[in-house]
Amino acid sequence: MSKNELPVLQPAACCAPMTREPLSEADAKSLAAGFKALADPVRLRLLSLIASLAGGEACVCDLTGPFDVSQPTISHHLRVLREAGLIDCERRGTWVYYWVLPDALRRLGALLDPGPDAAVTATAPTRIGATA
Amino acid sequence: MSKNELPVLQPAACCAPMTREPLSEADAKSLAAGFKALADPVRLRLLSLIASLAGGEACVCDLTGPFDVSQPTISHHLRVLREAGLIDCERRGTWVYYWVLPDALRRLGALLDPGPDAAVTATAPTRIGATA
DNA sequence: CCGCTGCATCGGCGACTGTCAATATAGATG
DNA sequence: CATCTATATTGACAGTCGCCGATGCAGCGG
Repeated sequence: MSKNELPVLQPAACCAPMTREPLSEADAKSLAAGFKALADPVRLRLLSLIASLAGGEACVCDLTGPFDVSQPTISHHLRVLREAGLIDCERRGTWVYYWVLPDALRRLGALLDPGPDAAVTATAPTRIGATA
Repeated sequence: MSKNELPVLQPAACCAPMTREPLSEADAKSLAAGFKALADPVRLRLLSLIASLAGGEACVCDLTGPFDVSQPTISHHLRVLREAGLIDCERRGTWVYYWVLPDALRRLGALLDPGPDAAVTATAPTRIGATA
């Protein structure tokens, strides 16, 4: 969070599973930013906690409890998730509520789909035994 | 690659979309390691390049060309992907071939599935207009 | 108007990451 | 064995990340 301030809300990068055709350099950069936001245990738990709460939203005060980190750190992680376009928030009086943006999750998840060709490249292409 | 040497090949962490119930601390840690391996443009392109080649595998010599980084850097990224359980490799004579492990990709992708409840928590829970 | 509470921002610190040049290793070939 | 090619490892450096304490700011209640 020192130089990479730009909102990572790029268009969409792409949609087809990346196992179909090589990613462009630009798409890879945009998508990597999305995965980077997911690449932290606290953020992952925050995301799942917000999504699984009734109503699909959570007050920050509900999110600081379950974690061993300080409130500024939670606020920081929420900011990262928000700048990655994975969540959004709104102030309601004293409290601020966060919710997940499912489309962003879906977009990243769809990219990881290896397709129905599970048997072809299952473990090893044409190899005989196991490897390293 | 200085202290985090342990192979991130944890069991499986979990399977259900993380939007259903809060992730445990251990699951979040394991899964974050997986996403961390995806959180780099070069690794993302490597992965998609390997997967999209005929036969689903690629020689390292096929992978160093399309990138602006040095050969040791490619080798480093391949190692990260391999230690994250996303790819595997085998030496065949002079060359080393890599291929994607689709189950690992599927596991991470399935986690991001926000479920069929696309309408319920589509954009905002019960809000009126847009926000920040 | 004043203090209180909920949340965000700032500044700094230690740890980790991506990168390269240099070097090491493995297999092929002469 | 000498040597060449393909790939991995090492060591170093700059940049980034996650974390905290301190501080700022916005609503609410007296």
